Amino acid sequence: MENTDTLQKIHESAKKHFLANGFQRASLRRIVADAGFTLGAFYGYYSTKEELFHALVERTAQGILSCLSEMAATLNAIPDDLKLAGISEVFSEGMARLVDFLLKNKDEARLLLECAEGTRYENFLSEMMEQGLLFMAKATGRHELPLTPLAQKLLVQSYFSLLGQAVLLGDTREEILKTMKDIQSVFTDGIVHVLLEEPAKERNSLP
Amino acid sequence: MENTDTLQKIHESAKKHFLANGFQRASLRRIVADAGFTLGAFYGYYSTKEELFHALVERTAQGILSCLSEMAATLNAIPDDLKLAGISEVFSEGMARLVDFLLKNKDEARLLLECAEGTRYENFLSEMMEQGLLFMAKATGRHELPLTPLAQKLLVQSYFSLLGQAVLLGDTREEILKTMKDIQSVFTDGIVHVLLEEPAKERNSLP
Amino acid sequence: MENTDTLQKIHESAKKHFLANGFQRASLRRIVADAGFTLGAFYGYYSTKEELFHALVERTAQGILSCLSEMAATLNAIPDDLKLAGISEVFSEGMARLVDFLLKNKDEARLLLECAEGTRYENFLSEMMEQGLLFMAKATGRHELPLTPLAQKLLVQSYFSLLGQAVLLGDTREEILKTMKDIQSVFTDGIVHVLLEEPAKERNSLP
Amino acid sequence: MENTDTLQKIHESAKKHFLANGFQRASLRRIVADAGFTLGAFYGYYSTKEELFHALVERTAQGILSCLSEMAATLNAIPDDLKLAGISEVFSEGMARLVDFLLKNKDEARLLLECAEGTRYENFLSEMMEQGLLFMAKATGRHELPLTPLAQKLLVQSYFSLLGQAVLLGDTREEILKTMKDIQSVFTDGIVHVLLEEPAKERNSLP
DNA sequence: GATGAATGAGTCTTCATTCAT
DNA sequence: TATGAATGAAGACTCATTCAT
Repeated sequence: MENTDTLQKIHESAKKHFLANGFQRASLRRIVADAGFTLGAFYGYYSTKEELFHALVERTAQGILSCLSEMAATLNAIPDDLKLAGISEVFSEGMARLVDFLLKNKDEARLLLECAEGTRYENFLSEMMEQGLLFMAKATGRHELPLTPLAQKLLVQSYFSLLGQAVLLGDTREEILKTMKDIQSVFTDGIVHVLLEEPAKERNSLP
Repeated sequence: MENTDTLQKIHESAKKHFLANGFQRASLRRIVADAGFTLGAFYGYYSTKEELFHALVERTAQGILSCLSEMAATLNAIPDDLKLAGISEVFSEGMARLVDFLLKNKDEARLLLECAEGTRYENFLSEMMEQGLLFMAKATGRHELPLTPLAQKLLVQSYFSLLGQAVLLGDTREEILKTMKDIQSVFTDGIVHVLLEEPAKERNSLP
Repeated sequence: MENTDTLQKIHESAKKHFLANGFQRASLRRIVADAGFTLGAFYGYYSTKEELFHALVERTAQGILSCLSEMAATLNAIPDDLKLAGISEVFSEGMARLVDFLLKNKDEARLLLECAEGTRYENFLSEMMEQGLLFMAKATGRHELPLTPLAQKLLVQSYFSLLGQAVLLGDTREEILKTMKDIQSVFTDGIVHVLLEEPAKERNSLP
Repeated sequence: MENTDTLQKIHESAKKHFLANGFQRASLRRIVADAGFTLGAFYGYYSTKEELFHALVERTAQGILSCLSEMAATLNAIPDDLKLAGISEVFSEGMARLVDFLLKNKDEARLLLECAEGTRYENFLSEMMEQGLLFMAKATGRHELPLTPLAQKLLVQSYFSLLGQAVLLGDTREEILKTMKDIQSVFTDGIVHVLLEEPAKERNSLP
């Protein structure tokens, strides 16, 4: 088995430095020295600074993505005629799970969302959002919203981004969940209202 | 008269590099070489890399800020009892002006919002949002929203952020303005709805 | 154990360059290249050009200072009424020790006295002289010399400076010690003579 | 005639900067800008930074040297048997003239003695001293002093150096002259005393 | 006589990475 | 597994100097 101790210390130090300065500004030498080792030791485990970041963040990134695709799969399993009715529940549950997951991996989430410039994860948030977009697209099917496509895209992105922010900025789990609910209400009600106000068109679609 | 030619070439090159790599990652030497000059030439015009960024972005930053403070001033001039009614109009007009301004300075806006890490403009977006928060606070007066403080903060931030995104991502002026309107509708209607429903206390639907 | 070899080579090269050109004019790149290494290698040992100078000179500077303060302490231990009588001996002995020390660290002494501009040791000589002045002041107590304050200051400075020069320029230990004695004789006898003649007030002869 | 105005302004500025930072550390660009011009203007008059320093200091350097050689010439004109008697007067008068000259050109003297590193005048003081040494050698002829040759050299150097310091540090002409006299007394009396104490040897020689 | 644009070699310093041990 | 020495390219910035105008 690998020398867990060394790796763990390096990981901790790396987390600290990456969170404080971002991937690029963080000096590998300092990370490793802070952990009580030398650069040579580091290169026994990883062959690149980015690989270290990857290792730190991989599981969490996977977790997030699989959470999303699980939601998509669940939704897919619902017959088309029940989809519109089920989406709400699927979404609520999925989001709750995601929030819990992010809360359990707050540091890594922050790394992923705020400190990854210069990394292959640079655009992780956008990619997440794209997943979210696809999910929404599938959910609403061909129902057209009386919203600009750009507006739709932005709103969904925004929704997901807000989710991330809530988790990152909230202090207690309760505050975060309540905040999420509030945000969800505003978005849902807002969109519903827009739908209703839209004079002649279809009014049964949802974001 | 200043040597417009050289400066212009350097500016263009700088814009390109800053947009592509952000302020920090962009190499001054490469910027200047790309413009067809040597570093020495550059230092005849600016005495710092940051000064160059500043020059590129100054006017636009000023424009944005004065647009916002103008909105605030206009709103202040409205008597208290009409405020809630007027805010929508003031806001719509102000935003339209802001969008137009941003559209005319798209590159600079992007520099400001996405490429300024390592610069005094690093937190320009957050500062803008804070202005927006204050504006909202004044507008709504002492009306308390049935939303988590964090939710309120995030929603306002999100709103401003969406504005920026819309401008940055939209292709035509029309698309952007329509998108902005859509977004605004969703937000205001959503918030209004939440306000009205508050007594009844049932707000769990879908996003 | 530290890599004595590399450090030694760098030190030698640095000594050579600093002695030849002074701290500021000496190019770190050239120093290190001359030692057969690259700049990166250097920064493994020191983190600053000045730190290198410091390392070269530290021990010698300490030695000189402690030599002087030892003299002061010895003198302080003498009862007041014997002070004037004892100073000469204390001084002679102390100076002999100092000369020996400087002789053993000739290069470093020269670095300290002639090549330190731009360094924290820039004013080392003046500080030494100030120590010397204090020493003299204590030694002569309240005996007032019939000399301009400026003259007193300059003479003491000169005395110390001569000491340094003698060590730096002299070839053999014997020559230096004899030279020092000569100089000391001239100074003390000169000052004593001035003291004695003072009443008569005629002191215009030749240098 | 040359444009006196421009040159004068540049000279003043240069004096200021050289005095403050020394020749090397002073930036030519800043000197010229401070004078209200650009580098191009400067290179109309001089073709090198050092040439500027030279121009600033030339006359004063010449003056000092000719003052010394005048002293030597005067002494040479005295028949050998009167030399020993005359030297005192020649020296006193010469020194007085030199002091006056230095006082009138204090800034330039300081440039010469303290700010010339990196210039052909780098060793001006030593060269002056060497002149002084030759003068003294001629004066004393083959009379041997009971002093180490090094001691002799250093004492003479020291004497000249003290002269320079006195002029540079003294505030009023009177203070300086009195200080010079004091120093001269100490040196003369000191040397005389050494001569007398020297048991069997010739005692008529002088430094 | 003076400008201002431009150069090119130079400064110290930082970094991720390699490699023999 | 870990060290420590070393590299080489890159970073921003400075400077004396040149030259066309």
